[in-house]
Amino acid sequence: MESFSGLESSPSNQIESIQELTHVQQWTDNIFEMPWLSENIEVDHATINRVAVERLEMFSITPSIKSNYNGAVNDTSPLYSLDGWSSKDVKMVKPVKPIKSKRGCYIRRSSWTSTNITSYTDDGHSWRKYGQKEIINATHKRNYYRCSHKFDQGCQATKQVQKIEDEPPKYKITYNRHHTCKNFLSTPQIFLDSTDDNDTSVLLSFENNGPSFSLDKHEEPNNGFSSLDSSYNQTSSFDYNVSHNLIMSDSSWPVSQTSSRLDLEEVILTRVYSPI
DNA sequence: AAAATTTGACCACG
DNA sequence: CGTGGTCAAATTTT
Repeated sequence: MESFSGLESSPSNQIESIQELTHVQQWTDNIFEMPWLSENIEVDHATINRVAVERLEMFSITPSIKSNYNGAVNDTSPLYSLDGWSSKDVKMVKPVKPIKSKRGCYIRRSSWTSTNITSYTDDGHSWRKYGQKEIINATHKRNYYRCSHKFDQGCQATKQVQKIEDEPPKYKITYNRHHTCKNFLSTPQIFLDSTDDNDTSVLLSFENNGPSFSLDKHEEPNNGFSSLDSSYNQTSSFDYNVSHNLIMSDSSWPVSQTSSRLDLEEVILTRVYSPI
C-alpha cells in the first residue's frame, strides 16, 4: 500500500498527516486503558480483538483516504464526528450511490467486514435485532443486528449472526462497518492517566511496520491458535507486545463464565476492504 | 409506556 | 428472477 505517499508532498500535508496519526494513536491507546483491562472485568476476547482491529486499521486506512480524497465527493451522508473519526472518512473507499428514502431502498455497503467464528454470540456492544432471514443451504436462520446507538449516536455498525453448528454451538458472526458510538461495554468512564510508555508502544507498532503496514496477521504462524490451551488460565499478566500480539492473541483474555470455554473456540478474522 | 423483537414487504445485486 | 439485506408495522417484552 502506498498510503503514505502524501507525506512528502507538502509541509501542510505532513502536519495534517501527523495530526491525524497522533489522533489515531490516542484512540488506540484508549483500548489499553479500558476499565475491563485494569479491573479484570470479564470480557470476551473477540470483542477486544475486534476493537483492536478497528483501531489499528486506521493506520492503514486513513492516510490512503487522505491521498485519494481530493474533495470531489458527492457524499451526502451525515458526518458522524465522534472522537474525530467520521464515517465519512470510511466511505471514501467506495463509490457513492444515491440514497433513496423508500422502504427497502438502501445502500449495500462493504467498506469493512470482519468475520468471526465463535461459540458465543455476545460481544461487548449492545445490539438491536432488526431482521431475521431464512438462508438457503443453512440449517438456521440468520439474524441481523444493528448497533443500538444507530440513532442516538449515528453508529452504523451492524452484525450478522449465523448459527452454523448445534452441538458445540458455533456461530459465524459478520461485522460490518466500525462502531462510531462511545458506549463500548456500557462502561462510560475512561481512565485518563495516559502515560508516555503507552504512547511509545503504539508508536513503535507504527514505525516498525512502516508505510506498508498490513493487518494480515494470519501470516504470523506461531501466534494465537496453537497456544490457546496452554495459556488459557494465565490471565493475570498482560505482558503483551502491543505491536505484534494484540490482534490475534486470543489466549489470555478473561472469558465470561456463561460462554463456552475458550479452548473450544476457533476464531477466524477476515477483514475485507472492498471497493465494491 | 417504552423498548425490543418478529415478520413480511421491499429492493439491490448477481 | 432468486437470494439476501434492510425497513418498518405489528407484536411482544420489560
